[in-house]
Amino acid sequence: MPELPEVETVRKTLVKLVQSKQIENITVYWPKIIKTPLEVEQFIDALKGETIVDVGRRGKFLIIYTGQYALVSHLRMEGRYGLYQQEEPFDKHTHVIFHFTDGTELRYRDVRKFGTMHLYTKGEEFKKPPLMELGPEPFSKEFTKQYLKSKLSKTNRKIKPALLDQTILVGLGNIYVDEALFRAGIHPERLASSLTDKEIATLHKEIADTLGEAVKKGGSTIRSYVNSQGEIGMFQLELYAYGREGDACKRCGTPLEKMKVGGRGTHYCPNCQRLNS
DNA sequence: AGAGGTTCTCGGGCGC
DNA sequence: TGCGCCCGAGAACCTC
Repeated sequence: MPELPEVETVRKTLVKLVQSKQIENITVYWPKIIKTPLEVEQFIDALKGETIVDVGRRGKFLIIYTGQYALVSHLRMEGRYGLYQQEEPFDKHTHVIFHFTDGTELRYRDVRKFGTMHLYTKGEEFKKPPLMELGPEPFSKEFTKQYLKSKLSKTNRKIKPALLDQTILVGLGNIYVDEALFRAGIHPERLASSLTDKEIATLHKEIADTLGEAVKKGGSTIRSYVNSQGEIGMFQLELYAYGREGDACKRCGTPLEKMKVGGRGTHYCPNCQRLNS
């Protein structure tokens, strides 16, 4: 589900719901979600009595900050957070519940159970996995055309898998990588190292523009995504490529095609995005 | 029935 | 031979 625009939208809505709430206890129904520390008991004991001070984001990761700790949370495909009254019923896909002292609770629900949580002492979170090796944020001053060129010129991969690599830059997933490549007019199977300076400049701009516009629209709801307040996104209405196979290209009218690239479903316009030329 | 918005681990291939 | 890097495939899980 969530790529950078969806995670940023979850962050914005979540912080309003949980800031200043004190954790009284935690119930973990699916311990495999908790990756650090190894023992779930230690995870629970550490957070008992802590108060949430902020919610941050790094790439597609949420970071829930308490007085002492940083809880690094990845939603993977279908993870979602919501605030509930403790008496409200919950279903079998609810795997972690943070019980607050005011009678409300933050619930983590994840149908596919792919999501992860890592708990670190504040300040340690960027020195350890999974945040340790991440590339620059797409809206940061570190993400320049020159940087992108230096990374893409050194790899033998196709451009799509290279852009999905979170050590090159963070934030792109299967939806937005197809959108950025469409907007830049670049075929997803082009060798990353074969892009011209002009193509890299265009791609650099389209990555930032696509993600930025999607954040403004609250992300894309394809199947199941909702933010922490249960609201869907609106950027799915603006998509040029993702999920539009068989439909007319919004730029040239050619029917869009779908293929597999690096094992991922890939949507593109055979006319606007050519392999040669 | 197979694909789905993600990313970690594993092993093969290659170069020093 | 051994090591390290790079890259692609498979796995983790459930729903439709």
